[in-house]
Amino acid sequence: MREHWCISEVEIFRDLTDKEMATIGSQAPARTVAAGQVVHAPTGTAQVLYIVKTGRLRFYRVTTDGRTVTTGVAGPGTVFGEMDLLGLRMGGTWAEAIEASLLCLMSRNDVRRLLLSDHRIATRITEQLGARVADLEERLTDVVSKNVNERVASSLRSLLATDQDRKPQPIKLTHEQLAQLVGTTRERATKALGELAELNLVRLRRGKVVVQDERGLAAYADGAYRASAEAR
Amino acid sequence: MREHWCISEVEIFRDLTDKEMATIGSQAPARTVAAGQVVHAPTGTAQVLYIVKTGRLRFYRVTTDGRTVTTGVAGPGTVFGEMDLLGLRMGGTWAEAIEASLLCLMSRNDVRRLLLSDHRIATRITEQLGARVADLEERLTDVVSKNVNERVASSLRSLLATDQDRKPQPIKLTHEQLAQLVGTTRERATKALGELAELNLVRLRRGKVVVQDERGLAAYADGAYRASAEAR
DNA sequence: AACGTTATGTGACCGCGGGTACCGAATGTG
DNA sequence: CACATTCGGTACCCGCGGTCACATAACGTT
Repeated sequence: MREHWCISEVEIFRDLTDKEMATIGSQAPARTVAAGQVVHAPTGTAQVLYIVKTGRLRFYRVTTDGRTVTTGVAGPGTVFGEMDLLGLRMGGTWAEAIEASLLCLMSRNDVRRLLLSDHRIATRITEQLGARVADLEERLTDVVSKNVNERVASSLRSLLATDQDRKPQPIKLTHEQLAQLVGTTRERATKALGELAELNLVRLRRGKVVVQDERGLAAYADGAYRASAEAR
Repeated sequence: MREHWCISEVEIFRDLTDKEMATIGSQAPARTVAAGQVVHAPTGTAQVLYIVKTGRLRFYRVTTDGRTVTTGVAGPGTVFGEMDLLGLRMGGTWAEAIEASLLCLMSRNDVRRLLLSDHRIATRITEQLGARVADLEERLTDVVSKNVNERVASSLRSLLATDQDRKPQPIKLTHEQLAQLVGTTRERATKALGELAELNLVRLRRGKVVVQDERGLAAYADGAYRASAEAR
């Protein structure tokens, strides 16, 4: 069990037997990263495959005027990196750790020897990318159809869905980080969160948001407030 | 050559030999769709894989208030649909033909017998999804960092890159369609295109946009106008 | 406990772009 | 050719949200 700890309990390998995981896991080295550390930059496209074991990263892009837009949050099980054997690329996307994290690394050779043989792994990768596409589509739709308040609510809702453990799980993000996620400024995010707290949908703590009323939050995200306003 | 016309010259199968393509192509039926016809709806998730042979489709979502946001444009070679064997899903996304198109269809059994064996096909699918992720990330970044004029320019630029044939290729989209692509109103898109035409970056024809100055358009999309304005 | 750093709260100003209301032009259809 | 339909162009109003400018609070560090 010590041999393949890097691989076990990771979604993408769920089809493999313990023996198969042991074979793969004994090969793959790990890497720890501190919060805020950049894991992948668009320059220098070395062929490396990363698998998130623990912690959380964010994917982001840099606008022409220097600001930063978060395009996704990656938790345990997420696979990313540059690996042409799998057809996997990062485009112009950066990756940095939100909190201290542990990553598994695989080289081109590792991938060739260990992953290419099994089409179930390719299926898992496709699933992940499909989920990212769906998430990005929803985010894009939100940006052009919802106001900032609703977008913040929507974002919190989908962040809750990600860690689908027990409910009173606080979302550990600062207003600044949330702002980058919904595509607005820190000040505006603060105001939005304030209004959500006013409605008892969330409670605010320094550096985190505790969702109080998940259903209410979802309703708010879908324009319940606006609906009641126009009914008036 | 008649046997596998549905499959040949499609990017995703570029690794296959003629013989292999013949095997696959002889099985797959085709379907023609007229402009405006909906090909895939989120309801009724039958397991079907579509491969675009000719024509153009758009993927889109519907906002809670009924508007429609285009999340991507699919040309020849694009693979989409619901196919759990490949890990491929559409999420809440619709697909409709922009112009008359020809699609190849594959059932679950077709996929199992013909595609699963070859990991090169999985690689191509991953590449496509990766490209969609990159495109969506760029679009999302644009929406939160560029004004409408720049976004229209940016969109035209990336539409040009898609059909990378010879230059004087007109982009056949109405202002309305372009507006849905950049996430704005038809009126605003008209004004934006007017200003681009004013600068001789594009020429406007009914139902299409002809890019005159590709470099200038790219510069405009990256904020060249703003830069010169603040230098003033 | 004093201090620096990071996170949060709040207000004033104002410009971009959505909403709305028309009008003219281009195209196709009988 | 007359007409309907779709597409394109323009102008006004005004509210959302970005920008700037501070103030306060929470937390870690020494």
